[in-house]
Amino acid sequence: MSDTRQRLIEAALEVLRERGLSGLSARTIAAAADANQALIFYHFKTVEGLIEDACRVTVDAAVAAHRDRFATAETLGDLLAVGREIHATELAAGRVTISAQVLAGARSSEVLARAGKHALDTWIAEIEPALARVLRGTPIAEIADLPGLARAIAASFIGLELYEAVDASGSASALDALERLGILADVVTDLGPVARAAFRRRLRSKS
Amino acid sequence: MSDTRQRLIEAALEVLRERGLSGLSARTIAAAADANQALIFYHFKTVEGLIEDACRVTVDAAVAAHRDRFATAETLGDLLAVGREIHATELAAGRVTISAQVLAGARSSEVLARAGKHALDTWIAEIEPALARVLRGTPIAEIADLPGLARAIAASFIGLELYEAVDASGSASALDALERLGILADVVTDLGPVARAAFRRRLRSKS
DNA sequence: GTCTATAGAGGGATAGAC
DNA sequence: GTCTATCCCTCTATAGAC
Repeated sequence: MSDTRQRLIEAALEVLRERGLSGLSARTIAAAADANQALIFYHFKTVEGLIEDACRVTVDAAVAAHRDRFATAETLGDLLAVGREIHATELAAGRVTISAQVLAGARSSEVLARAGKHALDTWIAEIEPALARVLRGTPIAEIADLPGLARAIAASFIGLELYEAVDASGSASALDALERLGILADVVTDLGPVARAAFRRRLRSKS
Repeated sequence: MSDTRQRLIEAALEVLRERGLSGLSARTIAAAADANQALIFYHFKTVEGLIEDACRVTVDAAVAAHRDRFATAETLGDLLAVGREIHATELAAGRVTISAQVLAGARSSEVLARAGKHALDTWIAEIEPALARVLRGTPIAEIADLPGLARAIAASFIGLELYEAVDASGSASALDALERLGILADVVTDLGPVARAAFRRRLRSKS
């Protein structure tokens, strides 16, 4: 992979992070990469082609980098801690912003829709088995729809990222609240046999 | 309020819904409103000014229209049913899309950031007291951070909307999963005294 | 692979007639 | 309030020299 190509990808991500999709153009990317504008079209055919490639590269690399951490989680408490850690890393690196911006552009571009779907699908493919593993044998696994839950979690982080951009303190308190709710789920997975039986009975009568 | 002004607002919302933020311009709005382009600047000074006004008007109207339904919810189960209903209405009307697009534009425009924040704040102001009312006296209220939880819910719906645009069936399964998780929360709020005491003890030892 | 130059479309915004 | 006409800018993308 040529050096310029790599620099253009990094520049595209940088602009997307800092100025959003509407601040992104062949000109702004080329300026950030300190490269000639025409090279974008030489290397990627179109600006959207560059965004798609850049999005794919970062998401794949980010998920691969966290794969080992996901695998260490054995309980729901572990997984919540891992999730918190990964979220902090990804947010600080601005990679959630990139996914959010690409997803927002999905309405006007099939290419961006494909890239945004790939980003979410890639994360979901990690979250879902981890969730299944830590919930196996708990009362939550009996009622929860795990594939759907993994999807809800991935999508929610995108929403929280957009919220963060307009209200950082509100977004922080939302994350704290989810963390505390995780403690509650942890309690349910960890009930003693008597309480657990009562819980199960209630659950059956409801669903 | 002049007729043209009103038509421009509706046209702006229509374009935002159907073509997203990047498909929005003075020209596309004017075409959709069947009005002269220059009138946008006469009535709203700038295109962003129009978007801000349009966003404010819809969000305020939508929240006001649902206020009575929120007030009817007395239990968590009620509130979940109301939430599901409101979400379906808002999604079908395309109003969640509008908020999502405006929020995505927040990174490149202070005006859009203000409008997006207003949209979320307005919804949160309805969700938070309703949540507090239905959870009063339940074990969940002891552990949950209600203001943060209300914020997390509002933000998550934005994320789910963006997900919906790229994967409708995935998004549907995510919503189903959250609904099922709501049943679980409902069970916790509704435990008998013995199970409840056991649950409380567990909760204290964790937090 | 990299550059300059430019075509050609579309963007925001304004001046000024009516 | 509404219209036409227009300025000037930025955009994607390509042609063609090096």
